Amino acid sequence: MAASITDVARRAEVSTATVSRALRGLPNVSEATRERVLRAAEELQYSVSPHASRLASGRTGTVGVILPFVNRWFYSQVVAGIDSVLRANDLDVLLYNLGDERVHERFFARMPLRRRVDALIVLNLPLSAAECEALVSMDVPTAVLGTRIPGCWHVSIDNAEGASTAVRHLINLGHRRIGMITGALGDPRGFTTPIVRQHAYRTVLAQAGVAYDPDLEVPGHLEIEAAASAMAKLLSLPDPPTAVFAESDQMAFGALRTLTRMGLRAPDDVSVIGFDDHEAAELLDLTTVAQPVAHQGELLARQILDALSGASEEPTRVVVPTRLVVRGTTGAARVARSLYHISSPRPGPEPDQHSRTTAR
Amino acid sequence: MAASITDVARRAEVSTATVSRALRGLPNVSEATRERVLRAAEELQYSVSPHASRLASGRTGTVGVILPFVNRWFYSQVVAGIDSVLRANDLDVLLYNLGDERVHERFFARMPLRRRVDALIVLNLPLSAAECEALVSMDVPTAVLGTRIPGCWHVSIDNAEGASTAVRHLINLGHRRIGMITGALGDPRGFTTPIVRQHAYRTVLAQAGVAYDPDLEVPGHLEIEAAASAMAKLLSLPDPPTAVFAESDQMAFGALRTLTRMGLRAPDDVSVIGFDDHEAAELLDLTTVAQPVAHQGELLARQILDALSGASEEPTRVVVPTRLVVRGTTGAARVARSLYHISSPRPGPEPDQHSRTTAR
DNA sequence: AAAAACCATGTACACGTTTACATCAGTCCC
DNA sequence: GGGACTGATGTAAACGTGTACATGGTTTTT
Repeated sequence: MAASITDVARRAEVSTATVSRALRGLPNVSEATRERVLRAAEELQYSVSPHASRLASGRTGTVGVILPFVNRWFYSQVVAGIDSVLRANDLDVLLYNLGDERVHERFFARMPLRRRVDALIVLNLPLSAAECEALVSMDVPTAVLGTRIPGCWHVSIDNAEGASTAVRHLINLGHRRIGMITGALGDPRGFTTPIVRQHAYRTVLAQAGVAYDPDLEVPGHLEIEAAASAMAKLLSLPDPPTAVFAESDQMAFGALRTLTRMGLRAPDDVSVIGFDDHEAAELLDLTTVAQPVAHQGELLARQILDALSGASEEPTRVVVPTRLVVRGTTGAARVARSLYHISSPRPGPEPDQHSRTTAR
Repeated sequence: MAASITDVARRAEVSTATVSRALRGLPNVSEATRERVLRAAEELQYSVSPHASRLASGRTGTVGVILPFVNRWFYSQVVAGIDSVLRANDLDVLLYNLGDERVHERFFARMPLRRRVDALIVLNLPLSAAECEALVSMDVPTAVLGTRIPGCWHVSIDNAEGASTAVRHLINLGHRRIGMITGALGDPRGFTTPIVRQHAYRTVLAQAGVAYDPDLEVPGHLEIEAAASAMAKLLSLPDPPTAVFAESDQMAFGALRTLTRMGLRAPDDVSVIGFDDHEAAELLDLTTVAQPVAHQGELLARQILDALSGASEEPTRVVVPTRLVVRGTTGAARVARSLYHISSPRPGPEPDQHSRTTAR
């Protein structure tokens, strides 16, 4: 039905080899014939069969992306970034959503990407050692976001720096009693991000001369509900925090909801800071540490392009900066007071007078 | 390097044809040889080359999805739904993000999906007549979300019903002065959704005996900023509305932000209702008309499976129901009053006493 | 018991490209 | 002016699978 390369060759009165060369812009084709071929292809509405092309050339023109979620904000942003640059270079993106445990296992059992992709991008997926090895054994250039795999290209943010910034922001506002809602620390597969952020939190507090209090660290499991409970727990302490650092905006949203439901407000009663700059953060006026999400996707894709073109032999590692975005949920600390015994008059600046500008 | 079908055939001491049949579970293979083949394949870590397979069989095992955004909540949800059911049936999903005007044009100029996919899913993409024809000319089963293309499978929500429900909800709460923030009505390519929703709004108002006031309809262009301005415009009317129906949650968020910035609150000063049940709607406690987003993706995928398997010859059309989710941004209307001259005492129930249960 | 039907298996070609190699006509250089 | 080179083009062999058809053996039918 559809025109094939032989049809074009016949019409242009050349061989299929010449058609192939002409269409792909290879050298050693005279301008005259190239034009003739192009016209013939146009007239026949010809387009190459990718399968035949890939079978013959051995290149798949496809890069696989494996990730734990497609429908969460963070991942969809990253994928959009990857997609835009790969698409511009005529590469297809094949998404593998390994969020479901069974799908994950099946993926590594069957390795459906073997011989199917020219390169691989792994987004923030906790992998066992065996699984890493399985990926490496595919022997294609691989770029990894977040976690780290030896021999692979790498993009990440400086989590320690970002978390430190968040906590320092609270310290600088005068807070000393600072809680943290942590991520999934216990994941056996070893997400390192929560650990790094927690470590930064402890370090900054120590530097500020604040004594460590384990009660102020509550797990939020990266989810809104769990974070809401965590916040409730913090607020029910004998000596509740005046500020809370949630390890992700998602969790900060949960914390804010608890606050609202308890009739409290940020930052009047408790300051809250998140991490990510989720799209909803602006809506909720959440102070947060922003990371350039789509940009990280673009960087990963660029690394893949470099690897594929052979431009750069050795895998590189890129660390992108985070930036503090001050909005309305953090404010100067009041002098020590219980949540339940409002001290008056209130010292310190009114929260509304606090800077709400966005640091760029 | 990787094992091919001939290697497996050699090891199992059969022909490649038998290997092919055994591996795909076709009939006319004895149990003994099938097992032998399976074992050989296992031992050699064999996996079929999809390109060769597709070239030979003519089936691509791929369905193309074209959409205007990958990174917006709505679309990423739908894609997740599509992905889950197609993946389970060993079909690949090839995403084409046509949001950018240039990408869109290039897509229809080059038609890169021709001979590349077994089926097509079109998500809510406004298309010119010529573009529709181009898609239809690909001659593959096509499922469309939202808009409608003759001869294609179809999934949508009942926009008229959903919008009517939203407006009736406000009417039932006693509101009579009801504004609407509309979507991109002027798009030349003809998104029909905004028109339908606007029509429903007018109809319900008319049924309730409320006179039509063009000032109360303000375009929000499906964006948060535009919607925020629209809300500002509504509130600056000589006789501002006591309730506002925003055609999407996104726009409702913009409206709420304006409210907050003006020091007003929902529903105390103005009731706000949205449409979609965006994931952030719960966070902001926004009353809205929910549509099952991921579910629509699953339905589209199922239609494609039906079409591909030949189970159902004629394209079907599925309309999925919406449901009202009452949260905290809508409340009973007060008696007529200006925003700037608070009437007291306040009649009607206090907003906090209003039902905040979620209708299921 | 012969004919027919059936089943397991093999043979061989098609699918539509890419590409190594061959060919051939010019061009260059001393 | 003849070899050496260059550039345009053609030839033909992969690439790895699916599948129509052929083959030969076994079972069923009459």
